[in-house]
Amino acid sequence: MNIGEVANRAGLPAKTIRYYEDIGLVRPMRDSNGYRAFRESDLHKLAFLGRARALGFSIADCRALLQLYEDESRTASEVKDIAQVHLSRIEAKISDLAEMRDTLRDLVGRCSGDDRPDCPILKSLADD
Amino acid sequence: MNIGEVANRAGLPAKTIRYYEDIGLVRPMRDSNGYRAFRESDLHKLAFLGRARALGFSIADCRALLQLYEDESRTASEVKDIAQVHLSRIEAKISDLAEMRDTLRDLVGRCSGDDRPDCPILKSLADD
DNA sequence: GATAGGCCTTCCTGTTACTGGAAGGTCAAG
DNA sequence: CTTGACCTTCCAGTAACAGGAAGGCCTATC
Repeated sequence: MNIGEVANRAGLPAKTIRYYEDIGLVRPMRDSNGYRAFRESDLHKLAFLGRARALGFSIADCRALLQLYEDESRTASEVKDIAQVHLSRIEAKISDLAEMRDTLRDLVGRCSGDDRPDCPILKSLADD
Repeated sequence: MNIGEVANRAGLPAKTIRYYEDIGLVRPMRDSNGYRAFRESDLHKLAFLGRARALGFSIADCRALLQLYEDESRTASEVKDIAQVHLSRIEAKISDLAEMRDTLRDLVGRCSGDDRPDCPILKSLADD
């Protein structure tokens, strides 16, 4: 399989796949012409990575998850730990963003949006 | 005022203030010894920037907001537009994150977290 | 006057996870 | 034999700084 087909089937850009090879997440073979030759197992790994990334896991987490996936002697707790830390980070980020959203909503709601210079948004930022 | 005092009073790291000067957001004077010499107006600008950044505005947005702030002939609509676009982005990000959170919560909740290798999190990522 | 500590300066590198683009080799079809 | 669609490597850029090295400045103290 060439990179184009893998990209299609894994739903990842070819650039991303090359990058994943660069950082050692996948190690495709090479054809005699220099083209990358992906096996089904490489495709499978890439799809795994795509799904993990879609859940917001960092590349470092993905690497760890992939290793655990391939390690028959892993424990569920190792996997769960990674997921839980990640979940906490996401929850924290959501609450940060929710606070920004609330403030912004309030400010936007109070701004007339007309052609006069007076604006509560700027007032709030200037905090005079 | 030297950079240290400004950093304290504006609540920004000195590194960040130097960076803001680099990209032209503030233009402090210089003392004869080469030290940056901040006026009250610089401090005020930096505090403005700090608050805008805390609301998640990008540096580009901050630059635009600062310009509007200093432009007496601005209109509230120009400010509101920037804030509204930003608010939409935040709302979109929150909903992306909320979806990840829901999926992760479900997976984490279904993972025993014990010392056996079987784990629904990995199963879901592998999607066999 | 020497020195120590705490400022300040610039410059360079690294971070995250790619994306875009240039320059050029390969392959299948017409 | 040329065209177009692949593929390759390599370099630069993104966002918004943070860390750290090497060195100058300032004030106080001995």
